[in-house]
Parts: sequence; structure tokens; C-alpha cells
Amino acid sequence: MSLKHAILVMLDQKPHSGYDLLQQFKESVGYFWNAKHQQIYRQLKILHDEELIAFQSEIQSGKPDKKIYAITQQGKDELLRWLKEPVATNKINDALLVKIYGADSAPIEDIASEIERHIEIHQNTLNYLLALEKKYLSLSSNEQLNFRYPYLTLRRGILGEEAWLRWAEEATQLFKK
Amino acid sequence: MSLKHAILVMLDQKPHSGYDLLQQFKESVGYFWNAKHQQIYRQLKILHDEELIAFQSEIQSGKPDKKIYAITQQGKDELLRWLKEPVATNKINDALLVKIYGADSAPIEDIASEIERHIEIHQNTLNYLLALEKKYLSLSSNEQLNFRYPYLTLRRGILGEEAWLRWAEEATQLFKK
DNA sequence: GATTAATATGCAACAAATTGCATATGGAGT
DNA sequence: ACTCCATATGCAATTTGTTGCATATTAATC
Repeated sequence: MSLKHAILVMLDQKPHSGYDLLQQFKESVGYFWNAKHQQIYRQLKILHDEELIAFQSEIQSGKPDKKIYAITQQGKDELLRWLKEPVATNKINDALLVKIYGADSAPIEDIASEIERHIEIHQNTLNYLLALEKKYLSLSSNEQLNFRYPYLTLRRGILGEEAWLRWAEEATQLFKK
Repeated sequence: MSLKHAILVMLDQKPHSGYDLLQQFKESVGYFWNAKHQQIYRQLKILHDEELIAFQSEIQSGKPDKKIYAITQQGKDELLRWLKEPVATNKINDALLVKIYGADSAPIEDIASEIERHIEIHQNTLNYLLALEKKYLSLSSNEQLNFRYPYLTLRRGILGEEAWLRWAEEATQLFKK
């Protein structure tokens, strides 16, 4: 759907290789977009065929060659078109909540330990995001201005994870009884 | 992946037709699972072929016939197996955040009005979920006990939407300037 | 009388995402 | 020497999800 546009947004900021994009999806922007490397490379090929992006091969000593992709004017046009268009709200499909909804049908300990496991993951994510926030807050106010929109998405991540963990407290309360 | 198991969970509570399931996905459990009718009917066919569910046709005066699906013993076994197995945390792909991340590239008013639009949708969702909560809280404590797990998923929805709206306040602050 | 909404189900084509496999190099650790 | 990890890219098959189309009835609205 809009992996295409997620990539265009990234490339509009600065050129990236497929591997770079993968790292971004795994690290900084992973809170709001995720994709596997196979999907990224395939999409890059499609975007290149559509002439929305272009690349230059970068020969690296040691490591394999990198293809550095940059957005073209046509790509910028397409991005602008998409940015102006309304997007649908997020479709939520949360398997953990499916499990909890059906918790009557399973041993309670299994569900409880599953929640424990997820709490740990979410706590780690939150810590990571808070560290990113700290880094942002230590920037000069001029630099902060440059990153205000990415920072806003980071805030979404932080508020989202905090809310998740508050919910998890309610959940563990229920499963303790 | 687990539309299959979402359906099994629902059918384990009580028999449903495909149309019933669709309504559930659109209404009560829509906060954590969504599917289109075509996908549901196809999955029901697959589950029936796998003998995880069985159905009885119900002749209705006026309306077309209904196929009422119920879970089989094999289905229950499969559900239990899945419930015991760890599930991956949610993959998040949020197009609105992609837009905001790339907000530098678009007219600020377009992004701002898009956020306004989403606020309205999330506010409506929250109101709907709060109404469901009110209904739950008016039940006798005995009935509440029966619905404690579905209620926990409802709490997730409420806390999630509240957090989203708090974030949106930060967002509108930023876009006002 | 004609249209629209709600109920009820489904096929077919297409798009998107996942899983499995495959290749290649260099550096670090055992 | 051997293995593992990070870097770097990609094809093919399968599964999952979306979009378009199709059908049939009743009740309500215009």
C-alpha cells in the first residue's frame, strides 16, 4: 500500500541504500513502519522501473557494492500528490488481544506468561524511544526545529508504549487473581 | 495469519454465521481485529475443509439462508495449540505517521487538516468504546466476571484511543505555530 | 413505482507481505 | 582453521488481504 510512499519520504530527506532503509525501519522509524528486506528491495526495483527514484552504485572496499537511491523529480511529484491525499486510519489486527479475548479457552498461566513476555518487549521499546527523545532534547533549538516532525512521530511512539504498559498493569492485576 | 484463529476464538464462544462474524469485526472486536466479508467467507470455507468448523443451514423467512458455523473438537484442539504458542508483537504500519514524518515536503495546512480529520474519527471510536464500557459496568458482578477478558480488550481500546488523542493535542500545538 | 439499505453469501483477479532460499565479503571471536 | 555476525542484494513460492463483481430477498424511504 504505502511502503512505496514510506520509501519516497525517506529518500526525500536524503539518499539511502536498500540496506539503509532496512536499518531505519528496524531502528528509528520502526515505530510506525516495518518491512522485511525482500519487500524493500523489490519495492525499490518497482520504484526504479517507474522512474520515481534513481540510483548510483557505490563501490566499497571490502563490503559488497551499495546501490544508493535518490528521489527523482517525478518521485517528488508523486510524493506531494500522496501527501495531499487523505489516508485511511490504521487497520488494527492484534493477535495478542485475540488471545486474551479467548483466554477462557486456555490455561491461565500460558496467557499470563505471554503477557509478561510482551511487557518486556514493550518496556524495551519504550526505553529505546526515551533514549532517542533524550538525544533530541539535547540538540540546539535550531536543530530541534529541523527534526520537529520526526520528533512528533517519536512522541506518538512514546505515548503509545506508555499507554500499552499502563494497560498491561490492568491485565496483570486481572491474571493475578 | 491469525484471522483463522480470530474466527476460531469467536466460534469457541458460540456459533456464528459469516455475517455475524463480520458484524463483530465491525463492532465489538473491531478494535483489535478487522476483516472484509470476502476474506471471512473464504476463511470459513478453508476452516470447514480442514474440519476445524462445521455448519448447519438455517432457513430464515424473508432473508437468505444463514450458515451457522460451530467449532469442532479438532478446531478446539487447534485453538488450544495456538493459544499456548507465543505470538509475535504487533507489526505497526501507520501511514499517517509516514505523512507527518515527511511533513516538510507538503503544504502544512494539508497535514493539519488531515490530523483534524483523524482526531474526529478517533474521538468517535473512543466515544463508542466508552459507551460499551458503560454497558459492561452496569452488569451484575456475576455477569461482569463472564466478560472480564473481552472487557480487558475493551480497556486496551480505550487506553489506546485516549493516548492517541493526547498525542494529537501535541500535534495540533505544533501545527498551530 | 423506484431506489436504497440491510441481510446474506460467494468467485475471481490483483496487490501486498511472508517465508524460504541463495550469494558474496570481511572482521571478530573461539 | 572454523564459525558467526554484519554488510549487501535479490528471486521464487506461498499466504494473506484488497478490489471488483455478482446474486437474492425484504423493508423502508422518496
